[in-house]
Amino acid sequence: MLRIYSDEISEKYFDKELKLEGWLQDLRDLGKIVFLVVRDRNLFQVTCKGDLIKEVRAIPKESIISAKGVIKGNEEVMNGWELLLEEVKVLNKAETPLPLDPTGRTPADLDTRLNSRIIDLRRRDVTETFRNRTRVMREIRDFYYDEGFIEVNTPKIVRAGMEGGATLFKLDYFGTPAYLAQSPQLYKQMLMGSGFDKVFETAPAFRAEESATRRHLSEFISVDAEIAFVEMGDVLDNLEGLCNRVLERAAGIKLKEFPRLEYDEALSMVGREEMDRKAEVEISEKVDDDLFFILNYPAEEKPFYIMKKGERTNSFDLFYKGLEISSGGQREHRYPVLCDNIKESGLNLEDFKYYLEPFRYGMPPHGGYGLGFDRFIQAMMGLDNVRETVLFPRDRFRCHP
RNA sequence: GCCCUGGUAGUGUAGCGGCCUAUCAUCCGGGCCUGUCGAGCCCGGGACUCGGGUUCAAAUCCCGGCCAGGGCGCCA
Repeated sequence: MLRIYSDEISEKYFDKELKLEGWLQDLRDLGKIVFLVVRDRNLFQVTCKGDLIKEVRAIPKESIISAKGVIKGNEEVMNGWELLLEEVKVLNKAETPLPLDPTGRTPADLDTRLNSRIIDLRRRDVTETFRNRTRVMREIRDFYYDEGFIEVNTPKIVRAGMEGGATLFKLDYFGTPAYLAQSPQLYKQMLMGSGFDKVFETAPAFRAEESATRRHLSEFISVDAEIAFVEMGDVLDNLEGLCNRVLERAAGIKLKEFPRLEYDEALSMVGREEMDRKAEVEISEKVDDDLFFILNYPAEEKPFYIMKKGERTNSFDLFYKGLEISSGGQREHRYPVLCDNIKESGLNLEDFKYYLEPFRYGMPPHGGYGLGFDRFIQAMMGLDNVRETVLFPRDRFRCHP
């Protein structure tokens, strides 16, 4: 007999004999009658009377069971039906005690939950985060496909870093040093010289920063886009369009324009001189909208590949509920200027040989951005800690499970 | 890298020099109960992060290690 899922049961199955399988989440023993709460994709009740009671009592919670019996409609019971048990098999016994309570009634710290993440993921409210990740990622991809982007995959094992190397994970590449990519930045820019015109990538990025905050990870998913023949305003429009589409379709949040604040304007709003974390938080509190841009950062706050505009740059950061979720801008596409910028940043031109080559042989003006996917989910769902949005997060102290 | 906090049964907690043979809930084991749905009731089980020190006396105070949480810097 084939197993059927509890969410497939409707009135047409009433009074038929069926087999359902899942985890034994709970057991309520009333003596001559025992109620089992079993979980497959959802919860359902198995009701047990008579000789089977002794057998059923011995099954530890969270064991995998196979339950055969007749479906009975009953308005008093969850789902409006119950399985009257006729035969039960234990397919795999769970050990006891469990490392945490999979129903969530007894709370557990995030650290405890992450140590036993698979058990933690048995909770419906925990998996909701990951259902949202799927929805959001699907909307992101569809947005780019609809806009004519090509999806690319750039290498995650790289020779040189992008801004020095202090935040890179070093590894041994057949006897020579290599690094885990902290961003696809250089590759997606190079691709602008190929004629692809519009590219995007969703891939892990690695940062060896010793950060220990609720919004940092050592490995996170970066959504990167780069577009040729555009200026900064076009890039802003594209990112705004992306966020609006995703929020509308994945979270039911209505379309609107994001405020675009000049760097100086944003600082003076809160009477501050420096754009530190405190200023960012204060600005976010002052702005009514959940999402807003800050434009034209000073050159010393931005990397060499951003196009300068006097003392400022054609750059922006995007904030969502006080979290910096994206940064980008117009890139420097003029070879001599780019070389000067690299030198001014104290970097070695020789290290950027392969990056620079396409800039010598016909590189169009271009711009783009990187968006922190995990942070986006964190802000969208209002979660305290970005680690909650990742199945198996990696941070300064965690490389397991 | 810097700064601040904290580590008590499997899980989450109370206790913060002697009343601790360590609280409560959940959990696990046993018992009662035929309609529970966070079932209920009774009995039992299980813990002071590690090392050193102070003291007549340490879960409690001090120092160090380990682990964890948070903030800053940096960033997505």
